[in-house]
Amino acid sequence: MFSKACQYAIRATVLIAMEGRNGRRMSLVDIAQSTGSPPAFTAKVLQQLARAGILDSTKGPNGGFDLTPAKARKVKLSMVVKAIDGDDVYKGCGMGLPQCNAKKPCPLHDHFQQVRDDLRRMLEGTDMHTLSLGLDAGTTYLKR
Amino acid sequence: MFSKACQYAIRATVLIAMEGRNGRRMSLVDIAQSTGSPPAFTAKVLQQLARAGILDSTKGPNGGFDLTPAKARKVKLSMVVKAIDGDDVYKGCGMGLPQCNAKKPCPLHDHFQQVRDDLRRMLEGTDMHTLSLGLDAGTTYLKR
DNA sequence: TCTAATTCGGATAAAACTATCCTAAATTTG
DNA sequence: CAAATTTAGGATAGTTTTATCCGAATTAGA
Ligand code: FES
Ligand code: FES
Repeated sequence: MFSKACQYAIRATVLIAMEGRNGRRMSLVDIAQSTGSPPAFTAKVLQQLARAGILDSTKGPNGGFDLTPAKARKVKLSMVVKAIDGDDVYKGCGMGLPQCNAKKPCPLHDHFQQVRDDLRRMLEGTDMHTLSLGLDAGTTYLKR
Repeated sequence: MFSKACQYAIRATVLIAMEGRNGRRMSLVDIAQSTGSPPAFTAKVLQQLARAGILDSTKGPNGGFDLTPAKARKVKLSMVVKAIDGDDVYKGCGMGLPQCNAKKPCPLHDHFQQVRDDLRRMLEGTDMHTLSLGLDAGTTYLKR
């Protein structure tokens, strides 16, 4: 469904949002540690998110990545997915035709569109702040 | 969502199912032509499907790939997807944790599970015969 | 039986994705 | 100002996916 890069991006952003609720910033190594993702590769992913304006980064001692609760409420899952994988997964044709087009639909169109639009609504309606709530409550986990 | 190989597989299988309704077989080059997919690569994909028992192949003159209407009704989309991409897309964790596990869920679990299960139900409930019906009716298309 | 058509399988190559490493730049702290 | 910390960015590898090519095997038909 999502690429590894995108899954790392989601895990990291949710974690940073949780830490942001305590007014803290997180360093790359802590993020990689807590999400069980490869540090160097995760660095690239976080840089993409920072460039996309999805999270803020600070260099130097006590630097790292952060996301204020106010901003975390505005950052939807769809924005993270789009920044890393593009929006094809929740907007494209399921059978790979150049564009989904109801006027000239693929055989799967009617069946697929429903599921895909549910996915799109879910991604566009879910924000990072919400996803981060279960983490320190101990009801959800970022790695196993 | 699905890999290119899997999209080619779906397009090809639907087409073969349509031709099967007329009791005909289709050759690789005709399939590649009608679905707009690269012939050599499509060959590999079709071989996988044949090995998986999803469609039948015949060598020699007038050979090709075929799928009887009776069998096309039994071949679900999920079988094609699983044969090419595996079942992770409709069974795995959205954030990439090793397994989706409701006892130790990722932050996305509740949101994602619904969409993913809708996808699974759609894939498991849609058969190739049904998908092929619109093709010769001219209401659906395999390429643009 | 010979030939042509066609899939099968292996080898190979190109592109994309995943991953690592190293140096530069920025920032805090002493 | 110097040193330490931390992200940024470029270079480079390894792996997987996508794609092509070619010869072998099989089969229909002349
Ligand atoms: S045309 Fe294929 S999903 Fe709409
Ligand atoms: S644990 Fe992640 S989707 Fe179920």
